[in-house]
Amino acid sequence: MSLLHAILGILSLTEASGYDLKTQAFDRSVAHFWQADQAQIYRTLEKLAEQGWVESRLEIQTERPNRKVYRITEAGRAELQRWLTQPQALPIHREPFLIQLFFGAQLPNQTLIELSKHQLRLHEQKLAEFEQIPLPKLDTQPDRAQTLMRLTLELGIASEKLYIEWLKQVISTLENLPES
Amino acid sequence: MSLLHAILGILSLTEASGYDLKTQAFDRSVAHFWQADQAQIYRTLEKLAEQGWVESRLEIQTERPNRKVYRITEAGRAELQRWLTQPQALPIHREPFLIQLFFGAQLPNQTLIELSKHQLRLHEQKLAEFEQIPLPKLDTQPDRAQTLMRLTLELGIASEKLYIEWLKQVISTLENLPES
DNA sequence: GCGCACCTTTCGCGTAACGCTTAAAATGAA
DNA sequence: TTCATTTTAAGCGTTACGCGAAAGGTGCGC
Repeated sequence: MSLLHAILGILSLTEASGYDLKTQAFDRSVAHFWQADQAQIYRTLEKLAEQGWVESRLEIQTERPNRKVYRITEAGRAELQRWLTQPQALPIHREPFLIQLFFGAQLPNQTLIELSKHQLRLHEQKLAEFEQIPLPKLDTQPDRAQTLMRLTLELGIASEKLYIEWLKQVISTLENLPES
Repeated sequence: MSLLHAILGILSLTEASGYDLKTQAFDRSVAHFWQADQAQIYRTLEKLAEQGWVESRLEIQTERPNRKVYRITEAGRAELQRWLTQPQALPIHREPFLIQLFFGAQLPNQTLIELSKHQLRLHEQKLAEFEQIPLPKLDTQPDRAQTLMRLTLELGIASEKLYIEWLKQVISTLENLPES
């Protein structure tokens, strides 16, 4: 249940509504290592509240729907602390596109090239998104938290770049490959 | 339902039992892009049989339990062909360890270093497994199918190497980082 | 001779965690 | 006028998975 702890992590830095979490965090600053559905975020917030790890207060708005703003509790901080120190297993890694390539010998080169170019577009898009995530500046004395965040983003960007280079190589290999 | 098509892909190359699929394929040759649970493989084989995409025959063995050997059907080949040409979306990417690092500012450096070293061990282990997967030789005129398989493996190996280098950099950064 | 690992399939348990869609109600922008 | 935005809720489904144990025989290590 890592989403739960990702949310706890965000709420340990700032209070936020479900909407904030979705639009500011999961669609932006942590998108390079975790994505979450809107409905799932609200459901998880409920669970967190049940556990007493977060509290909410209703913020009345006149010109917008009211917001439920969540804040982490002491118990929540303790739980986050506990989870943060648990060694994590490797995530499972499943790539449909690699299945296609691996078993793609029966397809014409042209089809494989098109599929690869499609993936290339998607990854270039993702890289562009990652590069828009604001990086903490390195010129001043860097804050410890910002250094850690920067490191995770650097991995995301480097991974996308590697994938893109690999895809380009796949495409050029396919272009020079005699059919069957 | 990509597992289904991964199995179809394997059976398009050779017939196999559920046990074969687990031990030869999913624990070995395709492990770098797809992992599957044993029970899940058997369940998926049933589903494939229901669809008429594979057939099985019982192979009687005297010294071992009998094996059910599956073979792909013509309908199965058609389905595989169809699926192989569908553009795939990017897989979702979720990394618990990156959550820990991203929100790890409240942990002592030493804890973060230990967590990172744990990940490093796991990734080195995975890399070692990948490097044991037999690569088709490049010296002779390479077969088209083997070229494609080799490409997927090269991505897996390169990704692991990148991750390992990044982890080493994380560790050295942490070692030189003043505590909060 | 004992225990253990291997071989192969089947079944039963659980279930977390997710994705999609629709609804609501008010505002402000095009 | 129409559309997008803001914010939460709830209902639908459900897949795909993970874990564990059973069965029975063989053959290896010590």
